[in-house]
Amino acid sequence: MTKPETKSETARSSRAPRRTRSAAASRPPRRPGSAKTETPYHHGALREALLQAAERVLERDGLAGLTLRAVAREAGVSHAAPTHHFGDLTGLLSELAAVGFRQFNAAMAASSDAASTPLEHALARPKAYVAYAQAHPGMYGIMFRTERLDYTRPSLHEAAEASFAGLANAVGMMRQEQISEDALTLNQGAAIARAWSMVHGFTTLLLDGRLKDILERLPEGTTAERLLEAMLTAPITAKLPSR
Amino acid sequence: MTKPETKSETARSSRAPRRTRSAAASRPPRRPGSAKTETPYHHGALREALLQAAERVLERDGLAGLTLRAVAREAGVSHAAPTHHFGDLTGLLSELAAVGFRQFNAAMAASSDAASTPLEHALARPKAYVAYAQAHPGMYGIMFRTERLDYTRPSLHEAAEASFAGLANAVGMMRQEQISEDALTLNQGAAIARAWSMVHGFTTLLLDGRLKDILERLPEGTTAERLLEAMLTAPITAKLPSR
DNA sequence: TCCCTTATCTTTACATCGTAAAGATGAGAT
DNA sequence: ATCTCATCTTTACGATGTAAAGATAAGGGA
Repeated sequence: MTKPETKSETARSSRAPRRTRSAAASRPPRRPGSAKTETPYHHGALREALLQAAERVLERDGLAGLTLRAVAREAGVSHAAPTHHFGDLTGLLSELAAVGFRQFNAAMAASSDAASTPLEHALARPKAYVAYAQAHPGMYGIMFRTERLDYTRPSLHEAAEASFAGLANAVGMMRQEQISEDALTLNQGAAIARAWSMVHGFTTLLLDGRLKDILERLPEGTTAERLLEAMLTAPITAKLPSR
Repeated sequence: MTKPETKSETARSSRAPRRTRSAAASRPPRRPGSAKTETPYHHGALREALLQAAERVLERDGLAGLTLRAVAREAGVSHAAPTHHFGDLTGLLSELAAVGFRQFNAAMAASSDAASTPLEHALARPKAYVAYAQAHPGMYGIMFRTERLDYTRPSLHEAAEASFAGLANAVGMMRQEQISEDALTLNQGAAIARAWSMVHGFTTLLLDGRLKDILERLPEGTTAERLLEAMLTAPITAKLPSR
């Protein structure tokens, strides 16, 4: 736990000769691949470096540890540097969520492409959905649990929109009908809402440990993935009276 | 925005004569129903008062405004008073979540009791689930969105357990079979997981505004409740190949 | 009745956080 | 060569959670 901030923020009002940035060389090197060991005043690609740092912090310390200052520390810059690139914490979280959505969409697309049989194809995206969330719970938390997201940011809006489009598309394929961009029948909307609600609900419950009760009572060795499959494929016994 | 704290925390190290608590009578009266206008040093029922204050703060200022200090202010006590009753923020949130779960369970039970036709009965609990979340989004957030919950606390554990039991029971009724306490078949587990995931997922997506896209594309005037009904009752077109 | 123990509440203190504002630095245009 | 402006650092402030110590009252035993 290195925290050189506290002292430098409180003490030293004695106007010490301004150190030329390279004097603080006790930090980890910032760009390992770079040839320059001298850390320049201008980083050059701070924005991306901060996003990567944020991802590291998130995976290491979880959602609670993901603060503006922690990210700045991880990137080796002053605690106020992120503000310039992201405005505020909401900005950083939103851009990070956009990164997550892109990873997320890519994972689902890849999984869908790799499917061969119809059953595999039907389960590919849901499985990839849950798998991504389990592999990157922090990211998933930022994308779906955080309140501080600004969807007016183009990058986030686009990435989230793509995610939704992929879902609607998959549902349309399953129903063997074209899903229009601007109008939906009630049944179409219900199908999309059902697919999304089911997978999203399953994922959040799973990540929150709320499915443990069920999994423990299931036949020995039943995994979450197996339960997901069953949930998506098992026949619905008590059919509701349709109206 | 009244904040008498900042000053009293920083200044006055001059050891002023300790005022006898009634000198700080510029605050709102604490127990409106009580006959004593003199605010006593010992509150008497601070724990419950704090929980009610927390609920008020939550409804007024949302999840972000629900802090230990804000709750203490709302209750008219010092900012450290809650610590004694709840240990830390997690403790307060957990107890408040327990209150929420009890309200939640009661609402679903009442709705279920009021149903007459089979269709109504099948939709009663899901509708009550979503309705509670819409009426108390803050509470729902604490119960299902917060990471800081301590399920080892008996009150929370019990209330959450009761919620789950009610769900499992309802699913069992729907399937017209007894659901055992300690063992489940895969299909039973799948049915429970499906019901819970669907309703929970729908609710979180709805509260997060993520269903707006769908609702807007639906026939004019389709409400979220109608979409929920359709999601739960509409026939599933493309049946997955069962294994 | 008096004292003592203990639970309850307040004060004080501290590290951390988000954010604003002003200063320092250097890259690129003129 | 100078100017301009984006980038990054310093400094500062209010707010928060939490710990620790002090003040206050309630209740029980002598």
